[in-house]
Amino acid sequence: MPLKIATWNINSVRLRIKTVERLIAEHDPDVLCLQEIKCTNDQFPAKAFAKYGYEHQAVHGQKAYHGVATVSKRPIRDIYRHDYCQMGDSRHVSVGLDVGGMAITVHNFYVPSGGDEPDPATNPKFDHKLKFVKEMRALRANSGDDDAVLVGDLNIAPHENDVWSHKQLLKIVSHTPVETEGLTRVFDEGGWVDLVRRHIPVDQKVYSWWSYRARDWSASDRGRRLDHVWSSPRVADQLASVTVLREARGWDKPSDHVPVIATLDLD
DNA sequence: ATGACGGATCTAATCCGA
Repeated sequence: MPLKIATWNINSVRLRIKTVERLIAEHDPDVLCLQEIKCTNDQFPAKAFAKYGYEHQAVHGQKAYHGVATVSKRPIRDIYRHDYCQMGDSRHVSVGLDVGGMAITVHNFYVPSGGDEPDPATNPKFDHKLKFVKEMRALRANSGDDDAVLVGDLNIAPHENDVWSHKQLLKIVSHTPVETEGLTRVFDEGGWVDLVRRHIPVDQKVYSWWSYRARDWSASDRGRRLDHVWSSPRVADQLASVTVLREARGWDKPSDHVPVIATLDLD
């Protein structure tokens, strides 16, 4: 049995529950990690997910903004929430799963967007983003015998071909050198493998987000790869396939992000 | 100008996204 893990910034889970049901019907992930659920824990559509077999749920929401949730068909051993930057907002939840003889922690992140101006001295949102990413350096892909998977909307497009124009985005928040270097430190120091880039070579353009503001998102195709799936090397060795579901950006009432799905041959 | 839309909220105009 493979393990299929999907990450998706859903931009309001209540507004888009039908859209989530379409993903489930067509792709049937075992573990679904959502960001920007934009609701409190009480408002989360727990019964709708349970109906489709996601009986195991780790919801960390807040009113109106942010919020993450991981729902799973497999039992969740334990749940942790880390309050990055001690801001009291809901941007991380992790779950422990036991799959194919491996103990796997799945981290689900919603990294701050960072506002408009890429200057931490004048823009507190950008300062928050840099501090958040710095704090993520403590994460490890492996600790003892345990492995980890890290997914989410990291709000940073690290490589040149993760954006439509490397040159034109170097001063745009999400692709500035201070951000991409910061995320690269998290990646290198944690011992992670980028599953999407293991599957799709770095010389190929790949995006997971397209602005709502474009007249025709597909024709202009000015996207960015903000949503990521990383894992420990041992988990990465079992990677069977990766899907960046571009077509979901064209569904009715879409999120501005699309699902990123990794399938692992773990047992 | 890359491009002005889309979500939530004390339903109107404002904050936020990136």
